[in-house]
Amino acid sequence: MARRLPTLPEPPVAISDLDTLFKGFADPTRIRILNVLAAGELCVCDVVDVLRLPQPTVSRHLAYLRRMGLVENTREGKFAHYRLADAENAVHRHLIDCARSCFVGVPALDRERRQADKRAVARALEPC
Amino acid sequence: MARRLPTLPEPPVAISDLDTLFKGFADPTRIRILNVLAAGELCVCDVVDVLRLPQPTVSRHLAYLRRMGLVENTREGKFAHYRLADAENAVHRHLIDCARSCFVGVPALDRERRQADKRAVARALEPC
DNA sequence: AAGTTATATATGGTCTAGCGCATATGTAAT
DNA sequence: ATTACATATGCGCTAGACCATATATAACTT
Repeated sequence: MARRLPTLPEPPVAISDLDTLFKGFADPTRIRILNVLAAGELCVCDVVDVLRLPQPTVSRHLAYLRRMGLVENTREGKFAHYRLADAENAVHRHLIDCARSCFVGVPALDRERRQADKRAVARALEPC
Repeated sequence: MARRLPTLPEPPVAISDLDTLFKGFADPTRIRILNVLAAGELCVCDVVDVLRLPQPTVSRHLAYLRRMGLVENTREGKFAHYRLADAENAVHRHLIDCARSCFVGVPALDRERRQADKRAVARALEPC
């Protein structure tokens, strides 16, 4: 039986994986959503408040990102908490890191990320 | 008159810039095209040969990438030579670097990039 | 040299994916 | 039960992906 190498437990990456990941980032709204989720777990309403976007728009894009495997969610009562998904392969991890560093320095994103951070720590202290 | 700082001659980056860049990568065919162009300048027919794709498909996507500012082209006789565009800001440069490192390790892309490299050096030695 | 063939690249036409809006569903509090 | 709040889903519309076709440029032929 094949023993797993402890340093390389990951499957090979296909072009479709890359495509899926980049598609996730290929929309200004999704970029903003991923950016605020980089600050920490948030519910849909928090994202709506921070980004000042219509709720259906946010919900749609979050569902899209979930299908793409870029975010995960947990339902808790009437709140759906969304967070960035754990990277499943090297490219996913790499791209998430890249995105983070790409986002930093964009004034609008920096501002929104700071607001999101406040929300995230508020959630951690006093869950809704 | 405002003097330019020699270390920061670049304009600030907006979300739309990020969006544009990621859209460029948001298609499997464009990923493959950008990957082979990373090897060096190529004409459309080379890309077609290496990627085994219909010529109109390649032409369309190259035009798209040109509109997005990700590639540049030079017309020389009946040949149109395409190459990766020079990065115009930090994010562009960062994302190009990221893409390069993301592409490395994907077997299909590695293979195609090697083939493209042969073509590119052939072009350099004996221009068509 | 003009016409003809061949080669390289670009452009219409159709059809699907996905974006935004209005609306619907689900869940808890009063 | 009803109201209020949080989230998700149907619906029209535009961007873009693929196919067949068209244009442009060069080589060839007589």
